[in-house]
Amino acid sequence: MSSEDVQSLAGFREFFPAEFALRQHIFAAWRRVAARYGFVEYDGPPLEPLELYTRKSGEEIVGQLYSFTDRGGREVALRPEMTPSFARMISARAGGLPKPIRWFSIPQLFRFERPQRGRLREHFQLNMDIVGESDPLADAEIIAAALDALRELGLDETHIVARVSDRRLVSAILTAEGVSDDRHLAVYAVLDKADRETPEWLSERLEAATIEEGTRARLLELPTLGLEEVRLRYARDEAILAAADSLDLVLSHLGSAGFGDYARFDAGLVRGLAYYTGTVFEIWERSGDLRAVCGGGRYDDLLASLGGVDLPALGFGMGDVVLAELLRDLELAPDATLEIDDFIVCVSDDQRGTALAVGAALRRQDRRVIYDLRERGVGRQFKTANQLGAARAIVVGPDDVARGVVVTKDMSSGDTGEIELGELLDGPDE
RNA sequence: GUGGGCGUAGCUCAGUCGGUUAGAGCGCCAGGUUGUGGCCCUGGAGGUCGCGGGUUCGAAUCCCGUCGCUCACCCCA
Repeated sequence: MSSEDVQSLAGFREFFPAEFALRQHIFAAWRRVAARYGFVEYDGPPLEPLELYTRKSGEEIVGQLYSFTDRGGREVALRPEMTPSFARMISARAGGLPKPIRWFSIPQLFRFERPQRGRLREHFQLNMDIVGESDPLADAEIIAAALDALRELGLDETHIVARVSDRRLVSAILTAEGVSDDRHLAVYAVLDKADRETPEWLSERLEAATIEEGTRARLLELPTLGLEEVRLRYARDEAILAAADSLDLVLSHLGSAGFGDYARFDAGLVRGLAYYTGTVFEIWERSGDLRAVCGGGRYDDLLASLGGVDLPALGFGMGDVVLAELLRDLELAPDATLEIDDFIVCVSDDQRGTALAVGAALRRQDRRVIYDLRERGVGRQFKTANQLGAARAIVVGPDDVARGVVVTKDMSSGDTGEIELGELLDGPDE
């Protein structure tokens, strides 16, 4: 059986050079931005004990675990998210690290689920987290970093928007509306669909959650309200005002940092993960054709609940699959071809030694150099140089070498010149 | 997990009332000769028509299954 008979697994990608170029383009942008915000990179094991996830992760994630029994009989799982590993690593070192801690990672994550557009069984996800700071300034910082990571790739406020909310605010509003705690999750689920479903459908769902008719109408208005309207409507509720103040600070800081047009309050935003305790946000493409590009929030209780240090924390995850599709759709994906600087034309094998020395010298100058790997006609070599898009051809022929030079030719203008061999081979710069 | 659409050369696709060695464009390779490319000309390689089974004298074309892709649902990273 040849290797071609065995297909790659469903939901797993093969990165041919064009795809790999886009992936590296994205990773490089992420790393540049992370560095600018003072984040240091870490990584954990791709394979973890199954119980790391079954113990504390949500039901949904457990149901999609890519798990199996290893040859030693141990139940293991490919990591579906980074947070548990991150929590363990942070807990091991947090005591000795200055706070706040700023760490980022680009793990490959896995889950066993039906692949579809923007969602595979494997993806890379930028994770950025801040640990040890509860001030709203940290919330603004992490959201700014997320937006910057996208802006670095050419996306601006016309392409993307961050929807920002706060679990405490929405929770306080529900309580003020007389919705008991045990029904909050059901209401969140409905609000989350506010922009995708009809009012009738939403109302029916609220009715099913035993919400009274008058309250239903008021709840369904929430996603359309601005922060000021919320403040006015619930002006006498201390808990709501306090949460609104906090959120206001986050948005205000974002504005000062230059992201005012990128972020807006949206009470309809309710992130799926249950461990968020405060600020939550998602970044969406404006058209809404694709899903969220990024999601995150504050999870002040998670580290302690995982048995680690008791420190406030917040962060986000940004996947590469949807992002890559978005960049391609907007024609922001880079040209995958490697730009060749010099193509060395070796007139005959008699000059081969000189040609190789010239190539080595140019490569020491960090130029991208290619030449034919067998003897071929000069015309053929120029054709190849042109085909490869080389910026310059360097002809190494008997007449030139006898004069102690090589001939250069700019491939786009056709202009020719000469370089002294002696200068090139033992130039002053090396 | 549920339902719909699709699956022919590296790429984009033609090719069905089932009928001789399955085509085009682009790309790739080699020539158009021995010191100069982009155009052009000529030639060539490359497909068990996703895979398996069935119907038929005969299937890329019809039927079933399967795998993959894709869209929607579900749900989320």
